[in-house]
Amino acid sequence: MLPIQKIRADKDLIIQKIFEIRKQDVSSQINEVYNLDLKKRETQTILDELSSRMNTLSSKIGLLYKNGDIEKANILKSETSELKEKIKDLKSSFIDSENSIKELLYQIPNLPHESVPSGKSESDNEIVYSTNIDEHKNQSLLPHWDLCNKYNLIDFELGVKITGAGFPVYIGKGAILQRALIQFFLNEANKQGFQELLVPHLVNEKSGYGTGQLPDKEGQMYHATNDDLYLIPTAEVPITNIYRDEIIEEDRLPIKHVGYTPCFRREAGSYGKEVRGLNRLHQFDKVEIVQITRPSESYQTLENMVSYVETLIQKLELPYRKLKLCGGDLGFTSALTYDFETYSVGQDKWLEVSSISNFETFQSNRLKLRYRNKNREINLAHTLNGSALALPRIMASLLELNQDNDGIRIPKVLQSYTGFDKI
RNA sequence: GGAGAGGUGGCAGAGUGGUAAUGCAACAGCCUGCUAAGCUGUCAACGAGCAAUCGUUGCCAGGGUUCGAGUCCCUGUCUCUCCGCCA
Repeated sequence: MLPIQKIRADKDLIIQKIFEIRKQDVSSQINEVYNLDLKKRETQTILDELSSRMNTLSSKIGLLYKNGDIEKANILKSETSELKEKIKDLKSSFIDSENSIKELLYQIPNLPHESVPSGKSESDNEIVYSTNIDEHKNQSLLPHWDLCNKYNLIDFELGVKITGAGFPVYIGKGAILQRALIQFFLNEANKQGFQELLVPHLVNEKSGYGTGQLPDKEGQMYHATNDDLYLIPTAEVPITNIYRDEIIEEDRLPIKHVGYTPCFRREAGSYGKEVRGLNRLHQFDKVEIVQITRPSESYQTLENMVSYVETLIQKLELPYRKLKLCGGDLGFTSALTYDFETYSVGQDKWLEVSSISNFETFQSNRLKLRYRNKNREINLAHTLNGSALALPRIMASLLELNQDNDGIRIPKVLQSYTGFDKI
């Protein structure tokens, strides 16, 4: 949610930037917010004045009663009724404006960082780096679902029996490899000073709103309606919401957390090749890193997080590329996002395995996540997060890349975690 | 699941209809050989103003009664204690 002060100050610039970079026209929403805000402030000025008069009258009446001057008190009382009526009307109009503003603000995406390339779709994303994959072309290697079948690592059919499509069962060495990856990712993050958290996998409605999943992506989360709780689509939700409604002393910044959780996504509307094997699941494992920083440092922090994720992929020896997302592909809440994709040699395609974003104050404004500096001033903090990493597509790339005639080689860094070097 | 008690500032905790006590912590200033102590001040959101400042709102949430609600009434919600069940 964009801070209203920003819209007040730079309304036209925001409209122009969002149009240029995201190719989205938000002029009507922003202008409406702007006008509603004017009206709201006008209302408040009058409302405050009348309330003030009401308060004065009330305390006078109190004093008169105390002194036993009931007649005078009754005269004053009769004056209050009209005032009361007016206050009631103004208050409801004030609340209406406030609600309309909020509703509109929920529909306006974040202002992209100036370095975001303009563009409509993923084809306009900027490729910052790419491994040369020529050597992997035309090798006629098996896709991971065949490998999973061949070596009995992951059973997709069994998941269908128990739950439904998109809920695979990991078996034997498949399960161990999965666990090894999680452990590896957590340990690496710990070494970088990210404090580990193990958080709830269900969250309440407030948390959903806090990080922006609600109301924008209502249909994407599984909803346990009996208790009105949502299954988390990412660890970002519970971890970031820890700091909802908090004012943090500046010397605690930056705050760095890492957490492993399963992630649940309904993925309504997906079909076909996109969801084959591990490509897109309803339940998957992910290790997420989250940072809360001073506004002045958030972009440096983003670069650091990006290069950290890059080293993870390098340690796993996977071919990959690094993308800077264009405006049209940029998430609703993000100001700048980098994606990492690893190459799937069995499918001859790139698979997104990480997305690292700076949200600036877009989340913190909604969350009321602020910090207090040395001068006792209170300001919104910046929030960032990134996958480090999402498991299924890493697993897919890994299995396909390391296959040979008599099995699958385990990358060196993982061998101490798995206890075996070959499947 | 049953019964009871509760939700007040960063924390503790008083307040049963008339400006939200007090203690601790933290921060700033003053004072004092140093330290400690002491003294003074400091909550947040929104609005008005160039500013000093002023006003409004906020005692879990939403309604209601009243000139006036932390306090009374209704609904919801969460926490705690005991019992039951249970990994």
